[in-house]
Amino acid sequence: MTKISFRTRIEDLRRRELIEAAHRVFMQHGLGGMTTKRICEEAGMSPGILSYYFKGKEDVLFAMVRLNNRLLMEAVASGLAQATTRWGRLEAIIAGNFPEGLFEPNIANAWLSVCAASATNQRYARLQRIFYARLKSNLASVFRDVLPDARFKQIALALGTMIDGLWLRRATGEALTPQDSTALVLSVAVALLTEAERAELAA
Amino acid sequence: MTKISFRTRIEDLRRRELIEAAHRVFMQHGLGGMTTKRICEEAGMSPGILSYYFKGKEDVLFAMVRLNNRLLMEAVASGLAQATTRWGRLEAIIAGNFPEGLFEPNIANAWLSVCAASATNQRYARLQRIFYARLKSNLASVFRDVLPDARFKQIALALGTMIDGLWLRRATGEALTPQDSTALVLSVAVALLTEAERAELAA
DNA sequence: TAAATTTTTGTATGTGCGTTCAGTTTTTTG
DNA sequence: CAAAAAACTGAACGCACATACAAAAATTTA
Repeated sequence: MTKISFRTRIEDLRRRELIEAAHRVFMQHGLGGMTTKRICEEAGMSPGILSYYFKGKEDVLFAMVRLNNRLLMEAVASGLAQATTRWGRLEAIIAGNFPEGLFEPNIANAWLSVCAASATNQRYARLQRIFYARLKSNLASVFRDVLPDARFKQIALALGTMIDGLWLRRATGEALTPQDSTALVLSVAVALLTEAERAELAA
Repeated sequence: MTKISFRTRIEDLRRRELIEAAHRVFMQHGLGGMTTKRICEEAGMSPGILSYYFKGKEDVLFAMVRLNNRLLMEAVASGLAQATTRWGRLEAIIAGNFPEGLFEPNIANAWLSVCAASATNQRYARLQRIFYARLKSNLASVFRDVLPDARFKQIALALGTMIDGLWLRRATGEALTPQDSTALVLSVAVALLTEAERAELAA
């Protein structure tokens, strides 16, 4: 009993340390510059430890991406919980996609690399799909019963695309704040909707 | 005389063949899967040839990216030349950013990889900057003297971001045609402008 | 055609990587 | 406190890669 709980605690700790080290190495050296040696060094451990706690390098990478995705999704979920009107939920979804402290060049770049790698990596592609499905379903919860299907599709695509584009721009170092970005996406949402639709969403 | 001109012709030919081979390998195996051996094999040459015509692998990659960028820029330029009104120029710029036959998942993915690599590769970053500067300057030529500076900045950012976002989505395999994408960006442009502004642009 | 030059080949070399594993240290157990 | 188990080490291995290079083939020159 004690044995298992301790073992689990250490294991989880080390795994998390390695994931976070991997994340830091990734930020500094890019996807190509991530070596097991560097990751372990960054974590203050010996090179062999990685195989002890993970199946291999690919495993650490995947865990890292999954963790990041979870953080982003949670940011949206916590914002959504507090909103009362449909429009409030829309604001929460958009703002949640530009979390303070996470909407930074290196993190954006990490996400970009994963997008690119999705083309040749099934596991990444799956994470990606889950992420987009969640965004779309969140947006659907805002516009359901207010917009006809075709229009919803157009607006959801426009907003989702905008969010992606802003992250991409952020990855190149463009000086965008979470506030700027949220405001820009919202302004597009406002522009694309009729006054009547906006009123209905605000109710 | 004959000697030099022949030599140059062969040299340019081989370089181009290698660049195109590199491009095909890139499409199929991603940035990480590009090896000199594969490139040369794809070009139907022996592995050593690469060092003969290029400084190294990095050199081929850079040439490849530069060529792609040039193709995209030329697509825009040729469209721009035919437009007569400001609005026509706007349409040309946007449509030119989704060229038929180039707006495809593998090409989009290539571009994405380069974006990601720009973070740790100075030369890529420079190409990127040139590309964005060109887009911005093209958009400026449309809105100059019609919109105040702050508004131009907002709209240019919105449209540029949208274009980037659509390419990113295309990279993930989303079923977007050049026509869909152009229409979506234009619809956002229409929505963001006032009726008076649109009239002035159409003149 | 013979010499000279350019072009191409395929192997060799060195480097850096992920992973393994026998052994060592640390922690837990009884 | 010993015995056992877990956590960890770091050197060693094999592999894939970029690049270099000497030799060969093809082409041009005179």
